[in-house]
Parts: sequence; structure tokens; C-alpha cells
Amino acid sequence: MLDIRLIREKPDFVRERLATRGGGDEAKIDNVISIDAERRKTETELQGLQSERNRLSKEIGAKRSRKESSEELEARVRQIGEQIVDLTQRASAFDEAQRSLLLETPNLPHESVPIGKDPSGNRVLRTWGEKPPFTDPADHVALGAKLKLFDLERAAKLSGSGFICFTGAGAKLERALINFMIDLHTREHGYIEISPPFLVRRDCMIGTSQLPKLEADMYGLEENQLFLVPTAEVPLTNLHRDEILNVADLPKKFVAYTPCFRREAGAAGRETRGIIRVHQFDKVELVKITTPEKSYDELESLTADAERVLQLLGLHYQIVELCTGDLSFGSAKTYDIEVWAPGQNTYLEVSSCSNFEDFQARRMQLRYKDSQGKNRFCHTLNGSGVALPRLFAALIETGQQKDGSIRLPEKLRPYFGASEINHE
RNA sequence: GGUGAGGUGGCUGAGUGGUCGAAAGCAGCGCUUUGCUAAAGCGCCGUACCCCAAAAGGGUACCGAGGGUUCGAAUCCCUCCCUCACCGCCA
Repeated sequence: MLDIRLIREKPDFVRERLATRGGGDEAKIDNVISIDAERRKTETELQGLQSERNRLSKEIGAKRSRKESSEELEARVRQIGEQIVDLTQRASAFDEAQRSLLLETPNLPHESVPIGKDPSGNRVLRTWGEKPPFTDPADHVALGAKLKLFDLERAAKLSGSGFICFTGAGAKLERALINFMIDLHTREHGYIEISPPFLVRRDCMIGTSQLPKLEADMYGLEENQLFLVPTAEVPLTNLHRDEILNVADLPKKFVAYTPCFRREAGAAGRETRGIIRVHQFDKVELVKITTPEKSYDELESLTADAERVLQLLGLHYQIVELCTGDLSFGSAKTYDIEVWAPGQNTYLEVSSCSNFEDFQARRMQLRYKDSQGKNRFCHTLNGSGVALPRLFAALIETGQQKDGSIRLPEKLRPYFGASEINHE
């Protein structure tokens, strides 16, 4: 959520920054400003009347205790009361209108973000490793079928298309990868492991800004207003919602494994082939809560922490800096990590590392007390460390050998319990 | 799911219709005093918003949340949420 004071004081700046996203959101600003003015006017009027009522009511109390008549005063206060009811309604209507407009307005891109209107404006910042030299590599769907690592047909029988059922060595590999990543982030990168609920309240979804915009993409449980988490970002970032943290306790660094549930009624095609784009997938997520001064340094180190996963697994990848037009709703700056999948001859996005600045913190009243004792909004960040099915696909495509087996990276072997995945 | 108890400021804890935004204590901050650590005395010490160009200052709201009663609600009534205890059910 944007700061209404910033909008009030620098409307042109806000409009200009929003316009770089290309979503037309800058058009909302005039509306926000005029509602804000109405709101304040109404509030001032209301508060004047409330003040009057408080004064007169005290007088009534005083008169009564002196056994004097207070009927005239009571009549006047009754009348004021009616006006207050009316003004209160108007004030809260303005307040709600302003809030819902602000909830639907995306974050301002950071000044360092390249301007662009779609993914073609993104730029590759760096790459790590090299594409392995294959002549005609199989893709993960073929490999998975041959080695019985997952069963998409039977998953569809259970739950419909867009679900994965890992089987045998595939299920074990999934589990090994999760453990490997969590151990890495807790032991070497200083994150605290969290195992959060997979169902969260609506307020949490608003807090991290999945709602109100993306409600259609979320799985919700209507009767008790809970939502299946689309990413562990939601429970992790909301852990300290409505709290005022001590600056000495920052940054907070959390890592969690959760399944992620997304409707994403995307069209079928290459993008949706195999296990690349599904309604439920596993993910290890990294979240940081920090101060405005440190958040951009933390973004760099968060990205590096996620990259380490791929480095230790020996997988080639590239880091992409998203342009303004490709930035997600709440993000001020984002790096995507794309791992090379030789069987598909393409890079797959396995992590999106973002700094939300105070955008989410405002929505969830997440603050810290600075060294002056002043309450300020935290900055929040998150990134996958990393998403599993795509990592799984890149890993088996990269590790495939001529005899049809899959060679596993050294670092993963203690977790998997073998150096290769073979037939049967 | 059922029954009972309860939710007050960073914490403990008073307050059952009117000068209560809320006693007191603890913690915290500042000053003073005493031969250091310590102790004592005094003062300050919630949040959000509104008015004001700003500061100073003034005002409003907030005692789990939302409604209601009343001239006036932390205090009375209703609904909901949460915590604790016991019972039922259950991996």
C-alpha cells in the first residue's frame, strides 16, 4: 500500500513512477487525492461535533450531580448525536473508498529498475555455469516416464490436470531436494526454519497483496474464509503482522518448505507441459523483514542465497532483472533466477527475489521501533530458494546419461542416498 | 462440537455508567544526589488520525473485533474472534 502522504505531497512523482508499469494505475491518483480531501474535511467536521458533545455531556453530568435540570442540554446533545451518526457514515464511506483504491494500487518501482513495458524489457544481469553439451537430450517428461519418477495420468485421475504425483525415486528426490535446501539456508545462510500453516486468513492474503487483485487465482475455503497458501511468502511475511519489532532483532530471516496452491487457469501448451506449471507444487521460500536502510543490500544477499542452491547442484542459470512493466503488483524491484533445462532447451524461472519495501508492511501494520524510539514500517523481501518441480526437471535433464540413468550432484547424494537414479 | 472462565497500555494489574486514555507497580528515558557496579529522589514515558505552512499547541478515536442502549460506555446488552480449563470426537 502506498503512503497517502506521499501521494498528497508528490502526486506527480507517484503518477510518473506508476506510469512506468504500464498498467494505467496512475489514473487512480486523482481519485485518491480528491477522496482524501473529502475524507479529511468530513473528519474535521465530525470531530468538531464530537468534541462539542463530549463537552456538553460532561456539563450534564455536573448539573445532575448538583440536582439541576439538564433537559435543554440533553436535547441539544441528542440533536448533535444525529448529525454525528450521519457524518460518521460519510466519513467511513470515504475511508473505505480510499482504502480499497489504495489496496488496488501497485507499488512504485525502484529508481534502479529498467523501464520497459513487457518481458522483452528485462535484462540478463549475469549467468553462472554453462549449458551442458548435449546432442539430443530428453526432456523431464520422457525421463520421468522412463524412470517412473512421477505419474501425471494418475495424478489427473485423483485431482484433474495440473497436478503431480511423484513416485518411487521421484518422490524421494523431491524430499531430498527439500531437505538439502532447508539445511543449506539454515546452516550456512542464517535463516530460521518455520513450518507454517498452509491455510491462512483473508487478512494475511491482503497483507502480502495477493488480495484483492488475484482472488480468482487463489484456492479459498468459502465457509471459513481461509485460503490455501499460494506461496510460503504469505504465512512467513505475516508472522509479525500487527507487531512493532525491536530494531536490534532485525533482520528477521525465515525459510520454510510448503506446498503452494494456485489456480492459474492458464492455457495448455508448451508452458504447461509436464511438471512445469501446476496447481500444486512444493517450494522452499526465503523471507526477510528488515529496515529501509538495509533492504537493498538484503535483496542482493537473498538472491545470492537462492543462487547458492543451483551452484551447489551444478546447474547453469541466469539472473534476470525485471523491467518496470514485468514487475509483480507489490514489488519495487525483482530479480528472477532462471535455471537451464537442456531437455526443453529453455530457461525455467525457479525463483523471484523481490524487495517490497514498505508496501506489504503498511498493509499488515508491520513496524519496528528505530533507535530514536520512533515507529517505522519495516521493509519485506522474499524469494524462492527455490521452487521444486522446475528444479527437479532441470536437475534430471542436466544429469541424464547415455544409458538412461541420471547422475546426481555430489551435494545431493547424502540426502538421496545414492549417486544415480537407475531403472526400476 | 459442548460447558465454564477470561481478553485493559511493553509487562503485571486496578477500575461495573460521567473530569478514565485509563490508578498502582515493573521495565524504559532524562535530571539530581550519594565514594564505582548498585541504590534513592524528581520528571517524562501508548498508538493512529484530524486542524495548523511548520513548530508550539489544540482536537478526535482506540480498554479483543463489530453492532446496540444512553445526553454520556473500559464499565450495561447482542454477535463474532481469540486464549485457558474440562468433556466429546479424531490423525
